[in-house]
Amino acid sequence: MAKEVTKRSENYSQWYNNLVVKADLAEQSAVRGCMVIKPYGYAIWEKMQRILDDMFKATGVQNAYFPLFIPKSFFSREAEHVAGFAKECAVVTHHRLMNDPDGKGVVVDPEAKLEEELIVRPTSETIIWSTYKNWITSWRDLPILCNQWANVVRWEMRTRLFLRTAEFLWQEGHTAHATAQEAQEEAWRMVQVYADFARNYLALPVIVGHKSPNERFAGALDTLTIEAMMQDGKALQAGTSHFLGQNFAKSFDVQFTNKEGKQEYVWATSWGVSTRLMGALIMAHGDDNGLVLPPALAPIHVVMVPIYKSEEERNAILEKMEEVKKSLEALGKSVKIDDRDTLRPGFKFAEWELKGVPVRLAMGPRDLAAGTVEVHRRDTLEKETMSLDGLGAHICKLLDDIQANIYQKAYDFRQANVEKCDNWEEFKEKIQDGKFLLCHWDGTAETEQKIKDETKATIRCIPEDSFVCEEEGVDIYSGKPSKQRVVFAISY
RNA sequence: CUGGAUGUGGCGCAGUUGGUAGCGCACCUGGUUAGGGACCAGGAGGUCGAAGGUUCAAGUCCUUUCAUCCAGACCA
Repeated sequence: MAKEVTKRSENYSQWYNNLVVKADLAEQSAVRGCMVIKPYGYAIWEKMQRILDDMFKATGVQNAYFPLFIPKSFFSREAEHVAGFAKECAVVTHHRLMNDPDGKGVVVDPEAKLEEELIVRPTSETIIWSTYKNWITSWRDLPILCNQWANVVRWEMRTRLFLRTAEFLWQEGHTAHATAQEAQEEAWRMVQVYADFARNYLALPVIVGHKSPNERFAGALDTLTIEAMMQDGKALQAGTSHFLGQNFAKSFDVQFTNKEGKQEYVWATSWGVSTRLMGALIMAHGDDNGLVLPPALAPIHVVMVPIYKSEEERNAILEKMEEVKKSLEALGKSVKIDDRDTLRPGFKFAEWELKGVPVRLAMGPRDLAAGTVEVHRRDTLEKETMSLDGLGAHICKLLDDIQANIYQKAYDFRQANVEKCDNWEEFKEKIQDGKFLLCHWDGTAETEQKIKDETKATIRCIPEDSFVCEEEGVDIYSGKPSKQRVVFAISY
């Protein structure tokens, strides 16, 4: 019945775009490169936000909010940071419009030119560190653990719904610490939070590791990442956590007096995940019938579709469904009864599958008479007829099974597409075939760059918690000695 | 910015050698239907991206221009 989405399908992009639009998640805005997130898509994002927010708070992080606009001078304090973002910034130059003297609408008032231009934040390190300067004077003020939920703007050349848009929603955590070790521990703690979230809620197996120097965040000493594999075999960076050292503290002159009474620069981290996670969810689990949502993130766990001919049948079935709905809601599940009278059941089945609702219950006159219901699970598309007795417990278990199965499926897929590779010719072929390749690397940026130029493949990470492989070997490209394997893949 | 392509009802498309615009989906009305995306009948909706030119006549030919998409460079 269901066609599998084949790996490296030529129409993978098209499939993705169609799915995003048809499942009512988001659409392209008339504004260049920007996205409209629709209510159903936003409900999923809100759920992600809530879960992440609780996880952050459990580690002592507090939410705050900083300005959207960054004075150009702040932005340019940290040299590497500017270089990394300069090419994709939106800049505010004026603060007023006026009527066009020629009577054609409005024009920018040339009188209203800003003394200093404002950058629309592409990320908030600079504005936050200029603020932290005022907050920190003593070791007693540390650590500061702040997170903000915000939008940021990066003027990308080519955009793609959820994966790369000119404006996107995210959270960015910014912490300040007294010692390098504390900051490094914080960066590691947060990448672990991301990994937990990806695995347990998104049902996304991810590889945790360090970025190579080439792929690091602009201004970071170390970037930790979670890397996921999509169904076309490409890698998606799903979240990052940076150890910033003292770079920003030095640029913004943020010093504190330590216990010995000496002035010291503060140590920093920053970490973030974005609406890109929505893209990850879609590309990792979706099939040709549409979205497949892990129950942990589904805004609707169970949808109920009544089947009837007459008005009496309809009323009787809806009444019964209301009962079932209440019993499931009492178990903490979110339930929707699709009582739309103008659509046929088959249409509703297809529509809810498209939206990825994990479980569907269908009930018609036959079920009503027999005290049964048809239970359909989205992940496998299997259905069974079962008694209404004990339905609640069964649904709870089923949702758990679905969550586990979705993860397992993604995990198996990844395992089947990760392999060691020690031969350059093989590398070139297999990397195009959508594999993650574990290869020896000599640790130089030059080799990494040459490999990228020849194959588009990049080092996704130097793994820390899966596929760790410390052994002697020689670089796949240069033949120079290497002490461990790293993960190569073509990425989004 | 470089290379390639495309612009025709809300969406997806067709439109022959130039002859005055059509199809599918969606939409509206009425009826029949309803256990996997219903069917029949009727209806509304387009100055063919824009500007200029050739012609008796341009969606179609020519020039200019704008926009979008794909592949590069950039990137969560």
